[in-house]
Order: sequence, then structure tokens, then C-alpha cells
Amino acid sequence: MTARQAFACTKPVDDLLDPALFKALGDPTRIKLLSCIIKCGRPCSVGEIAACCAVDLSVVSRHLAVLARAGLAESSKSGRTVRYGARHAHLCQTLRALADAVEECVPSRLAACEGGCCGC
Amino acid sequence: MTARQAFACTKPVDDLLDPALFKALGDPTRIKLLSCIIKCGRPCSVGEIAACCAVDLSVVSRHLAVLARAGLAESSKSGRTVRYGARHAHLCQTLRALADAVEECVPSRLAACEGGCCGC
DNA sequence: TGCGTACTTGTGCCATGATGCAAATATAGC
DNA sequence: GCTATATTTGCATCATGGCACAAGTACGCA
Repeated sequence: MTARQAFACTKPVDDLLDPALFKALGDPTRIKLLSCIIKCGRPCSVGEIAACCAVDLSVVSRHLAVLARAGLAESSKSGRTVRYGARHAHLCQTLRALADAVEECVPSRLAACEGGCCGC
Repeated sequence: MTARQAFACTKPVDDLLDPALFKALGDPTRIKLLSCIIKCGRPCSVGEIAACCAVDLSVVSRHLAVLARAGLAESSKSGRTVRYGARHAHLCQTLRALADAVEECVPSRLAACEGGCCGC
């Protein structure tokens, strides 16, 4: 298979390799916050999370919003406080699906496929 | 567990959530190139890969170097041509390890742990 | 209704990074 | 050695994004 053919061939890995998702994971501060709520297990308020690191609370608020928009966290509001919790199950599922999609493309499997598995 | 405790508590997920890795995956053009060499299965030359997309060859060269530096691809030089291939196995392993590390932090497991699993 | 708390949003600044073009480097073939 | 090809690197430009501070919004409470 030529590179051009591979480029044009649509496979599950194309949809799962989402730049928007990885962009959300690409900032050190944001990763620290995500790691924090992942490890905490329960939803935490913005102020509580902000107390953990050096950056301004407004920055934390924005970072958490980004994580939520990327599907990595979810927010729930009760009164004045907004709590963010990690979407453990969704995250695991996404990662494993991507791993499976990549594994589907290992040379040995593609050779067995002989170009007949997809319409490319 | 408070957010501060979770933040301070070191778990496998901390090392596996590597911002540098995700930063490499966070650009649309770079993702297209990575997807291409993942699906192709075999190592492709820079020029061959560059022929697939609209950006300049120099840009492709830089992107592939970034992917290699992040451990997502590997390069091999033979004569004048440099070929880049996806590191399928390494990528799958990394993703699955991360999924496992996240799963280790789901609320039900943390509750069962009762704070005794780690030194935090 | 007024006040304090919790968070979000607006704004300006600065660093990073993606891009194209041109020049440089590496190497094969003559 | 000379030339053509394959790739990398230098450089200028431009867009994006992270940050702090300040202002705004939402809401509980007296």
C-alpha cells in the first residue's frame, strides 16, 4: 500500500485520533488538574482544585472548562459551587478504542488483509 | 480524600499523562500524517508522505521529527531517503497502560482502597 | 435589599508553534 | 568533482493559547 492510498483510506483510527482531544491534554497545568480530579475520584469544586496549584483561580476555571468541553471531565453546579469530576469510564473507553484501532493497523494484520478488508 | 491530597498523591497516572506526548498529538496536520503512517503499516519516505497533503515538504519533515521525538514514530535512513514508520506496539501499550492507570482511580476502587493502597 | 462568596469572562501581554520560502546539508550517480 | 535528488534547517510571519489582573455574574444569607 502506498502512503497516498493509506492517507485516503478511512479507518476507525481516523476518527479516534482527534486533535481536539489531545490538544486538551497537551498543557502541563491542565494535565495536573486532570490528574488531580482523576485521582480524587469524587467531583471537586473549582476553588478546591485551584488551591492545589500556583496558577490563578481564573486560569483553573478556564482549564476545567476546556477539559469538560473535550469530554474528559464533567461539571455539576449546586448553588454557587461548581464541581468537576473526571469521566473515568469515558476516558478509559476512548483510550482502549484507540489502542484497538491502532492495533488493527499493525503490519502483520494489514498483510493478512491484503487490501480486501476496506474498500481502499 | 481532598483535592489537595489527591494532587499530592503520586499514582501511575501521573507519569502516563505526559503533556509532551499529547502535545505531539494535538495538531491536525500532524495527526493526519501519523494516521497515514499508522494505516500504511510500512515505513514511508518523507517525500512520499508529503505528497499526500497540501503542506510544504519542510513542514512534513518537521512534523515527522516531532512524532519521532515523542516516541510515536521511528525513522530509518537508507541513502538519501529517510523513512518514517509508526510505532504501533509502543503506542498501543502506552494507551492501554494509561487506561489501566485511570481505571485504577475510579471511585469504586478508591473506596475499596480506603487510602491504604498508596502512602497518601 | 445589601453583602460576601464562588466562579466566569474580558483584556492585554507574552511565549510557543505552525507555516512557507529559501538556503544548506547529505548522498547517489555520472 | 559535478549535478540532481532527498531531506533538514534558518528565518520571517502569523495565529493560537496560557497567564494574571480586573470586572462581571450568579447565588446564598442575613
